[in-house]
Amino acid sequence: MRALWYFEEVNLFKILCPHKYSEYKAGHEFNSYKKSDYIYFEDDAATKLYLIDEGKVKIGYYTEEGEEVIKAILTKGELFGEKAILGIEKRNEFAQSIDNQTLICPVAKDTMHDLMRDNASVSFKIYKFIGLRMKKLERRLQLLLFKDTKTRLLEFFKDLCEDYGYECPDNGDHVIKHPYSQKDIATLIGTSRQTLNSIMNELKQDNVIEFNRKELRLRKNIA
Amino acid sequence: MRALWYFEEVNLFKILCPHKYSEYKAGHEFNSYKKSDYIYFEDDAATKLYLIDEGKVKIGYYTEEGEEVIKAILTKGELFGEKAILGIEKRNEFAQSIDNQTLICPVAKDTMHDLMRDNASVSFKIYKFIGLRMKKLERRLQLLLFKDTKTRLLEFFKDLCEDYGYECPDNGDHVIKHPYSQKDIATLIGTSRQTLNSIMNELKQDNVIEFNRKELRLRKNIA
DNA sequence: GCCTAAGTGTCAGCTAGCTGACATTTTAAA
DNA sequence: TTTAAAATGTCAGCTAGCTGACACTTAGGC
Repeated sequence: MRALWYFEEVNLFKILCPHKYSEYKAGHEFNSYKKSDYIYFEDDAATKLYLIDEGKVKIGYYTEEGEEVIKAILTKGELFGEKAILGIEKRNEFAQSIDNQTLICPVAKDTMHDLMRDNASVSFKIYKFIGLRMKKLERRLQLLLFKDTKTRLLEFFKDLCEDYGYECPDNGDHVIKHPYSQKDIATLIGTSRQTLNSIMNELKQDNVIEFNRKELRLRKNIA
Repeated sequence: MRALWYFEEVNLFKILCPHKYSEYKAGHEFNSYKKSDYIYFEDDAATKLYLIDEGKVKIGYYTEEGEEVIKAILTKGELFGEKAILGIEKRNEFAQSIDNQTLICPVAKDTMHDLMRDNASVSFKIYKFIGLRMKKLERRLQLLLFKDTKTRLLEFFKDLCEDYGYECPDNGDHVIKHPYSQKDIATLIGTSRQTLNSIMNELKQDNVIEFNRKELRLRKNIA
């Protein structure tokens, strides 16, 4: 998916950050967050969207039982809070910095609407971004409806690979340095931590993947 | 959800159909479909979105095994194929008329983009519509991830109620005349037909719902 | 009006994946 | 450096929900 953007020589951040547009530049600032700082909370008013210039941001929410559920971890160049431009007034998730040096460029939804109206290229990019989000959501839903845990996990790894992966020059493995714990992955693909762990070790056994706490490798033939 | 539109005295169809806009009116026509006619197929180019003026439309796709999977059944006033405006070029589902007198107003995605640029109210409505779609998708995903089949079914019924329900004047039950078979519902909520059937009969037993092939009733206290 | 296909109801196995319980390893805060 | 908390690994039950099989009912095309 991301490959598409590169193909079109587009980077969301470059295109969208209002610093690029002189008329919006004045008074526009980057925000800086330390580890564990919240960018917004559940139920906050959704007035802005955000671009990550540096660092990592965790998106998630809490269940009725107070348990944290992770929705995604985003990094440099990625955009979040975009539902603000879709007329959704309240956050139903929180956004939290998980790096000590997170730099974020906020864009008011009205500014964004103006940008989109005035600039067909911007609006096209945003449409496309939202279309992609939707497509991914639908795909996840279908996996959950029809595929077993192992398949879902493999699909998740392929997605991770597109976002974080690079090819190991030595042997063609795909190396993925990602920020997700096994618990995170388990909730993302809809299984228990224990089941996830045993499947991962089974896949390691079968030489399909290799992993430790820092990185994940998909063996050459796969993905 | 739908209540929101009414509250704002907005009807998607009224707002969006290009017949309302003189400059787009010329040459614009309604299409008529008989039962089982396809409006579009999987893999067709996605160049238009559609508004239903009359009749019912089934949205779905086929699995690798050739089995039909239903995504939704839409009726008068509802919009589909909207992913065309989000820069998605190919349909990944089909749309098929299931009434003998289905009338549909097609809108080219470029026309829609023009409309949206020229008219803030239209673009706002479309944004909101897409935001709602996304919210619903996310909610479905969460139900699937964390709730058991019975809960998912009850939630599905509540949604149905918002779309098709009206209050029975006699006893306050919510009466829902919907077009879904048990098989459809089962795949929509991610369970087997058999399990669904037994849960429905259990709920009937417990006097939570009442149903036959034509309609569904949610007893007063519920939903 | 008949007949076939689709929809509905029910049951007896079976199994993927959950739960709880515990050990070990790693991380990061004090 | 110490130590508590988080992350990972493993296992033995257990159960929600799946599968296949079959009977019955209804709808709609001919």
